[in-house]
Amino acid sequence: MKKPVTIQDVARAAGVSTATVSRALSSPDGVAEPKRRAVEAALVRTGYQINHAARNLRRQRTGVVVALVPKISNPFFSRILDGIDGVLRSEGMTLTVAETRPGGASAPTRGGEVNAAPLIAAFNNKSRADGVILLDGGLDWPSGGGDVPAAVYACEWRRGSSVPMVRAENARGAAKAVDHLWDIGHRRIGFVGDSRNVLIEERRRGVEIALARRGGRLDPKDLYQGDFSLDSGARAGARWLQSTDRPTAIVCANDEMAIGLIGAVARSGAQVPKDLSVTGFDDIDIARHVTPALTTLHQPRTALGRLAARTLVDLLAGREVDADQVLDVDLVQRDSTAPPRD
Amino acid sequence: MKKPVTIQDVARAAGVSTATVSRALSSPDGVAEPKRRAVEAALVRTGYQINHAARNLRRQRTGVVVALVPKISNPFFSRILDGIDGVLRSEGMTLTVAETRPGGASAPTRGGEVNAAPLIAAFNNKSRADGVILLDGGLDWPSGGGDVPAAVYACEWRRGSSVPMVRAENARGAAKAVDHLWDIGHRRIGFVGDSRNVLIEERRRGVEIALARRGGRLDPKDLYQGDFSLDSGARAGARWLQSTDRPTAIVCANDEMAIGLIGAVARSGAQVPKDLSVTGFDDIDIARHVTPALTTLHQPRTALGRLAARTLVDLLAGREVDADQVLDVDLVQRDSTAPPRD
DNA sequence: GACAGACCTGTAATCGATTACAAGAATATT
DNA sequence: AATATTCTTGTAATCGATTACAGGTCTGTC
Repeated sequence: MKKPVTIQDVARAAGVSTATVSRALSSPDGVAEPKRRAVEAALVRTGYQINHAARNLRRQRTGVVVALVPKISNPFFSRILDGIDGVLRSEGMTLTVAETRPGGASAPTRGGEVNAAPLIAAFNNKSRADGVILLDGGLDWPSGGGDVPAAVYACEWRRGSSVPMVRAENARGAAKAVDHLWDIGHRRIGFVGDSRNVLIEERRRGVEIALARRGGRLDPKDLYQGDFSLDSGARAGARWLQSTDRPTAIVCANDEMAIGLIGAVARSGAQVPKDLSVTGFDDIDIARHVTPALTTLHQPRTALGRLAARTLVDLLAGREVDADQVLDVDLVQRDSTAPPRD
Repeated sequence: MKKPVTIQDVARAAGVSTATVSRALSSPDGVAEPKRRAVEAALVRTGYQINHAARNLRRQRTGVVVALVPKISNPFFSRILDGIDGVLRSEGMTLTVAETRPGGASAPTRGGEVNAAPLIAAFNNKSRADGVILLDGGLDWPSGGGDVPAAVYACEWRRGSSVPMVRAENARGAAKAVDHLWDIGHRRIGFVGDSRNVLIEERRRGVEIALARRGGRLDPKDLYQGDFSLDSGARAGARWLQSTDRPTAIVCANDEMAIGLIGAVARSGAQVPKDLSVTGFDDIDIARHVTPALTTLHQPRTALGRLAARTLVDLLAGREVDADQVLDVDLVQRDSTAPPRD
């Protein structure tokens, strides 16, 4: 267990001062050729590894951005994280991810409110991360103070928060699903997603608006519980199966619920889309591979991630940023929707 | 942009020394009641937030463990991460996650070898994390030196590495799939997964062993390319559809490929399991919800994550750990397998 | 009453890299 | 040739928390 190599050791080995080593590391242009070479050689020879704690302490920043996601396993986030990562890398920063709901899929999301206090405590601290990208609208970020990292909401957000947000056209997207279903003949359209999550609220609002525009309405009977999980989708399917007075089409607030719903319905012999049309939301990778392939709303996930990261970078640089940036979503028609049977 | 509050400010506000504040924070038992109260009050009053950089520098450790996963979106990892997180939390440590394959799903995994150098460089450094859990066998961890964080492989690993590993019975699991298929009548069984990834190699080996035991063999014609992605599964399905001389059952090295394969096959009118039986591996959440529900091998994912985390904690504490811990996997029969048609 | 031991608290050194400042060397300008 | 300017480099202060050490109090024991 040998002592780690410090900048002092490198300086000694190279026959220069620590200041020169430091400069050779962070701004090589300010060091003359011969010494720079000497330092480079010494770095290799000694196997030097920078001590980030010391650097961060002195620099008062970490070069790290944390993405806080509700549930890592939700494949929806993956592409967004890719987008974020790409931008941060090009800025020389590092992305790490932490999950806001310990227990993951097994822990019910109690109406979007979770006790995330310990998690927030772990990251709302400049000495841990320079910035945070919040993918969980359930988190109430302590805006303000000079010693809290800069933050941006991505996808989800929190009403009334002053944190800038980057998101998709949720209401309009859901409206597109309804328009599509209405156009192919459905008149009674249900919705899965009944919790206090902003995304669900927005998407439901979109459904209501679109229906109202066509002279229809969302019957409370056709509203199914849903918390984004596969299982809640399956439960909605079970409820639909049990009743006889039921919608011919169901809009789900995300793809996983749609898949859960279709699975439950299909397993009992009913056919999607013949007996029931279903739409999802997000267009996760698997959506095109399930049977029937899912009609859903495609979000520009990578672009969304990139935009969020760029916004955060701007924020960190002290530049002005838009408080609310909204991206379009597109309907992708696949095989889970068709005209109603009768 | 006010100055952050330091321990000095708290000490002044509480009328004690910085040492006392520090002690009140990290070992409250060593501080007498009245002063402790005074410090607690001052902490609240001043809104103190610890500076981790300073603490880490002085303590020479971070309390952070990083999990390096190949692809965050792979739902297989989620439960494992849950397990890891639970153990670390109870030890007062923080888990963060970083992805080893920038570009995620879009970047092909070139035979398991990826240029992960920058990523390794970012984390093989004690000043960033105390320990690392490697979920990517493509990563070659620089074992040894006193200034590299402790590491444990989980699920995947690297042959010849001296890093301890925690994994599932991959070969035996795949053999169980073959046994099941053989028992219900299949004699020609294919395999999807042809890359240099250790998991794929092990699972394939299991298939070969099981077939050999029954007097069969894995025909090279029945070996399909596969890199864990949905798309590669779909391509395997397309290849199967094109040929007439083909297996009646296919074992896939993971669930996502199985789902991709089934999707491709189903979309062209063939039926699973009537025309083709398919098995997956992992039992990801969605496996039970797709149609047909997937017969697959269930891995004790949470347990695996917990064991990996506990092993790492032991390693950090300087305790001896087993170099190789292996957990059982169980076959879960669902609806994607059935006796062959003829 | 004296002394050992436990307990509490403060002073100051320390972790390792960065950077303000000053000074010396090299080059350009008049 | 003298002076101004630019380049390099080193010295030493600094970031903020932790902790070894020493000194002081208090309690208990013989």
